[in-house]
Amino acid sequence: MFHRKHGVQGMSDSDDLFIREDPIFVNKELLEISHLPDEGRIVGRDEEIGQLANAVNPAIFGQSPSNVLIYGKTGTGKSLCAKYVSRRLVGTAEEEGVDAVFAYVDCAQDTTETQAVQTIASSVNTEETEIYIPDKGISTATYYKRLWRILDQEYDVTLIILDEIDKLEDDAILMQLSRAGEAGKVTDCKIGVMGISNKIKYKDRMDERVKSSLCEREFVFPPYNAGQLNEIMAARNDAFRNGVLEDAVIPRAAALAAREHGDARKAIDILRYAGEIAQAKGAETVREEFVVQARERAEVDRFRELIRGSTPHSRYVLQALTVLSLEHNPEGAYSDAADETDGFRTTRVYDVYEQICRQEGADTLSLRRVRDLLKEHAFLDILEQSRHSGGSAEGSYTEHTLLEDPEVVRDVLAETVS
DNA sequence: CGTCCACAGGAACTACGGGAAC
DNA sequence: GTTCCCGTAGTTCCTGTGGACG
Repeated sequence: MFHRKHGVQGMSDSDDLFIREDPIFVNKELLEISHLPDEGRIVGRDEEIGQLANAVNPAIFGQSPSNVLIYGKTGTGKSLCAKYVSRRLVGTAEEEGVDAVFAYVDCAQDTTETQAVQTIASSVNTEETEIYIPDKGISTATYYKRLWRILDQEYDVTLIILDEIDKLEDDAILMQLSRAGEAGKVTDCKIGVMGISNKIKYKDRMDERVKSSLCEREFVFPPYNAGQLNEIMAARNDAFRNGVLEDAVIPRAAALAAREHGDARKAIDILRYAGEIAQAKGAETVREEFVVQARERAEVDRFRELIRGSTPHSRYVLQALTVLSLEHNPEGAYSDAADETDGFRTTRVYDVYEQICRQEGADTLSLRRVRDLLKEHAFLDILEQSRHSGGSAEGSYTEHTLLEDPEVVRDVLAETVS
């Protein structure tokens, strides 16, 4: 911290460029996504937490915890509860004289087996082991070897949380983890895995052997209802200065979020944005009307985050589909396309994509590659793919439908291209 | 009925960057 | 310094699919 007194010397208060005292927020961290609420702030998940705790309970005696698979839509508190239970477990185990740790892996970040093992190993590593876990540069097998050694040396039991497990490119790591004990790789440490997925279908594409070992216990987290969302936000209202939040704000935000799949994260985002909008407008209170604008902004932000870091060509492909969507279905033309699914087949998207590449002066990628890019977007729920058969002279083909609002996509793409 | 069209998607391969280990 | 290994972004080649058409 620097001495602000020095910096503003000789200036009158009205000249200040920056606001010194936030008129809206007092503790904004409460509204950050990464913020982990403490006990008593987790709403409406008592039962789930109890069951989860029950599944991993043996760990506090140094015995094998059950492996768990948690399903639920985004923002239903899956990661939150998993972390919470794990943290409590480690604490309780310690009281029992058992060395326990948990490692949290966000598989959306670490999509390959190697990266995931690396994250686990480096997060459970301690100074005492004198084992070095480099960021990259060594083989997957080496990471495993070092991980096993750390676990054997330091711990009696380990809990590994694999969040967004469906983003993992294959289940090799699950195989390794579930068989580590049997194969004699690890002798002194029990391993438990908590898998978290928001795709129910995930289980179907799992290897049969992995499935039987990983899915000892399964839980489904239901979406929050409006009442619970209300409570969740109310529990965080001390992020705001006293009396700044108008009464209708939280119920309104809760209602909006409840309608959109009961996503608590979105609800909190909306609340934060509403506050920021109030701030930007210099309003003294957060008014209900800001909530609607906040939702809009949350939407745009989420999408921007989604395509952040994507390659130019990946964007061109998206742009192509957006152009098609816009010209085919301009401004709320609702009735004229009632019989069509307003999806566009791959080759059509590819044609437009080629045009865009010409405009941008870029070489075009192969059709094969574009198919993969489209598939990647589908995976991120930016668009939806559907298989069809029939037509003029075809067997099967795929149609792509933009799930996001085309105008939002267009605007975000336009702003980031430059 | 066979063939062909126009697409889907798997597999193998290339090229390049970057770090670790020996 | 050389050899290994991984990640990313692509390409090329190939096999499959299923209705239309001669």
